[in-house]
Amino acid sequence: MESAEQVGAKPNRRGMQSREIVLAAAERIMAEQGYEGTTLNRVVEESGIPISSVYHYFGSKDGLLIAVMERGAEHFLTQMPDVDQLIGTREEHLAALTRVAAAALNEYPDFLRLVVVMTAQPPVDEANHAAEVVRRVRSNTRAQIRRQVSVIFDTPADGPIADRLARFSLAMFDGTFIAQQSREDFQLDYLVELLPPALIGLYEKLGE
Amino acid sequence: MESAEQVGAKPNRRGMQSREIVLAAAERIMAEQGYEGTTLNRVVEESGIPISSVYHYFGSKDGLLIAVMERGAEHFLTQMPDVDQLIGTREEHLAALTRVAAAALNEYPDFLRLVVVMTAQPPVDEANHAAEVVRRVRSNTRAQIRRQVSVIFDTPADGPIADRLARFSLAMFDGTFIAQQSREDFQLDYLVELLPPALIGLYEKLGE
DNA sequence: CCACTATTGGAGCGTACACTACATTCTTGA
DNA sequence: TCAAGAATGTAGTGTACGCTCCAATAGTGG
Repeated sequence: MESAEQVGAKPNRRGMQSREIVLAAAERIMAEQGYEGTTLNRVVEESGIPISSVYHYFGSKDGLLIAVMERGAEHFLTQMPDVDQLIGTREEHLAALTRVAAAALNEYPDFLRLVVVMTAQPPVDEANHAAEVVRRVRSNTRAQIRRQVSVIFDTPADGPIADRLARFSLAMFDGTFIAQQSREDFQLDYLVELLPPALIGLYEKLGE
Repeated sequence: MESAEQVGAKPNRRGMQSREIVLAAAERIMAEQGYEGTTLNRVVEESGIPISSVYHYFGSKDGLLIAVMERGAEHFLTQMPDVDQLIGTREEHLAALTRVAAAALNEYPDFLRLVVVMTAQPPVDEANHAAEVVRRVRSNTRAQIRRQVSVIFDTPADGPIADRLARFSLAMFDGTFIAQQSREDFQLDYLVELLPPALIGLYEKLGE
């Protein structure tokens, strides 16, 4: 597919707008239907941008997915909270952190749902760059959670306790998205309410 | 599509075998690739059963999905543990329960992964019976978890505490499947290790 | 304003998909 | 053993998909 972004291409104003519109539509549809379930026809319908432009910008459906992932990853990763000392009690700090994370999730729900959906069901095509981006996002997120955990619980970031608490937290985030997607009215509120006490309880038991 | 199972059809021995082979293959493929990502061609390849037989039995791709879901639901739901009194300490009981559940998951991993995948990404086609089966399985599972929680923590099964603990547990199961699918080596072992203490910690905080 | 090119419109291509029709073979109950 | 009908083999069909080509148009820098 020898990707879109050819060197000499300087998008003009209309182009930039169209690109964004397509990316937003694709992100939403892919988060709902997954990669295989997303058709370019639907992207064209919902974005109102012609198919020739989609190929002009992204070169292929795979290229579109990659662009969606990269844009989302950039937006999301650069705004994840990263505090380096304990603020208030553990519970307070955890609650604040979870609230901040939940707010971030509310800001980019489509991208994060897409990450979960893509993780649950990677595209059939083997050699794809998008799966790599997914892995990167998840791996970065887990590392960041480990760091936060290490600050809050005063335990080495690369130790087994931080590792377990981070994996546990990430699994809870994933599970919450699944529950949201299935309209079981398990909202992010539950996450904010339940994750901090669970982590503290878990830490106390693990410490023994 | 006026489903497969036409009235006068009494499958013979070979037919029964073929049906099972197709169902097993379809379950596996759909759990990996999702509904949209699954092609009947692949099902035929992996099962070795001709396409005409697949249509003979199931009538359509949708019918095949429904059959997969119903078979899995029957197998799984009838063997979920259902204990009605506390055995040992809370932690012991919880650990035993989680171990039993994990064993069940190991016995039917494809079906349960399929439930998660189908929940994360329902098929595009609206009026489908399969989504209903998915909801039923999840709803039953949650109710069963609520019952177990009510026994262990001596709290009303329809109360807010049992509800929260059940939702939390289900989210953890979902998250664990996602992590497994993504080969992040978050295995079921982690679930067995982490879920019981987390629930106990959570209960203690919620009780306040 | 002009020249250049990014962007769009439109028409189409090959393919893989779900699905069908139907003749042939296999299985089974009597 | 021999029909009846379940199961399979084969050869398709229509369609929606991802994708291409290229001429027409709109936007921008000089």
